Amino acid sequence: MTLMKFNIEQYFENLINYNIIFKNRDALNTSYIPDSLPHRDTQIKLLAQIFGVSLKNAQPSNVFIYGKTGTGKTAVVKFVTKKLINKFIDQKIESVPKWIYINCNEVRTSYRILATILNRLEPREKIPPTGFPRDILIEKLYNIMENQIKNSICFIILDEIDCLTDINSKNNILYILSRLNETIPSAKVCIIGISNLLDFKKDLDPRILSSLSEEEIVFPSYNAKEIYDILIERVSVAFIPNIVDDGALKLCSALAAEENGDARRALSILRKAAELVERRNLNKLNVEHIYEAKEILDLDTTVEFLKELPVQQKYILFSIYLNHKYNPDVPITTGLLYNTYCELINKGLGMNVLTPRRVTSLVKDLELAGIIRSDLISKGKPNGRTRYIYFLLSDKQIKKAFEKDPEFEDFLNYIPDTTKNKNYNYRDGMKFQTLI
DNA sequence: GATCCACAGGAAATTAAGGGTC
DNA sequence: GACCCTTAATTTCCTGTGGATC
Repeated sequence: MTLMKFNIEQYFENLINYNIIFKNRDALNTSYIPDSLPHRDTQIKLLAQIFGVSLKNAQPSNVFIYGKTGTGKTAVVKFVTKKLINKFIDQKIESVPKWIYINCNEVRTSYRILATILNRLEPREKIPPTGFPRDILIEKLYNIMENQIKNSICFIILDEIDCLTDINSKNNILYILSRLNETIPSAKVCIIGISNLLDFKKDLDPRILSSLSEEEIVFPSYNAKEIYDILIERVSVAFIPNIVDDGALKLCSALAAEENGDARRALSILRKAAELVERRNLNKLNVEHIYEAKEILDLDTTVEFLKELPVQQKYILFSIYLNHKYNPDVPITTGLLYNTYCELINKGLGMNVLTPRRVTSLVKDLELAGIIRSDLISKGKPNGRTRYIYFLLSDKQIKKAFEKDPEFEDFLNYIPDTTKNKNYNYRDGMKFQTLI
């Protein structure tokens, strides 16, 4: 039997000339800002009222924006920003505000946010990611603000602000920024903080809170009907007519509404489903494609996350996985996990054994990522307090993530000694570590 | 009721790496 | 090259905890 060879030239030719389902593929990207944002009129109006005073060269209030993932926070801020800049240009107002957008999930420390702001305002400075004393950077910021923002306004948007690692330190970026307007009366700075956590402000210093929370806007989650309306608009921009089945859109909306009313999730599922339709040379997107897209996305997201884990965390995950696989009747306690972890590290490619304290922290991180679950259990004097750890992934996900990883592929079918010898305890783990 | 077990987990200290100034 | 600074990862130290045992 001869296999048909893939003809790449023909494939690209078909893609261009025959299988056309998209009008504007970009409209399905989460970063796309549409001409209208359904069900966000209230928030748009509020933000326009706050930002709008800048057209009269007055200083807008600082704003804190709250809402779960995919509720349109960033999209609304960018939407209002875009319209405001256009208004400045239309009106030929000279002092167009400066806009600095920073995602704190990517730029996580106060020092680096300071460096990013300085580099945006004065690209010739080229502030490095480490090295400068913080007070020097603050002084540079004051100088630049004084010289550049004199007759204008600078909007600083800190998205995912809850990801800042040093939010509780004395000199964090929010404190520095909150003092800017007091220190330099000639500079007008407006800070917009965006957070996924509704209770984010409860741990903030009261001085920062009073300065930065002048206005607050809450973005509620979308329901299925609202997500459906958003999808309808995007579909009309993204696809040629009659490609997407209405039932598929309703299903996509319902699935996303179940997951915290996340419109971004709905768009991701729809985009993946459209890719399946395009690759198969079909001309109709139906409910089966939505189900299939969701399954692929769920698998892909987890597998990609597992591949990107730090090596030590992969060893811990494998220790949990192997205990779950070969000793399903025995609860995985912290002590047992630590024994298995030590064994795997010593079988591996020369990593250092971490301390139990550090392993505990990494286990907690895995739990926060939703890969495992754990319960705190107290079993009295002979066995003390420990955690029961539960593995939440499938064999399929582990295999897909690690079958091509040279450090871990041999562990996929490895049976640890700790699953054979059930007489273990935490202290055995310590002996294990020091004896080998 | 006191003691003990096996940790949990907070806080501070340490270390290494990357980058700056003088 | 010595010294200073920041970040991120990790270790060390310490106190706290629920429930079985004494």
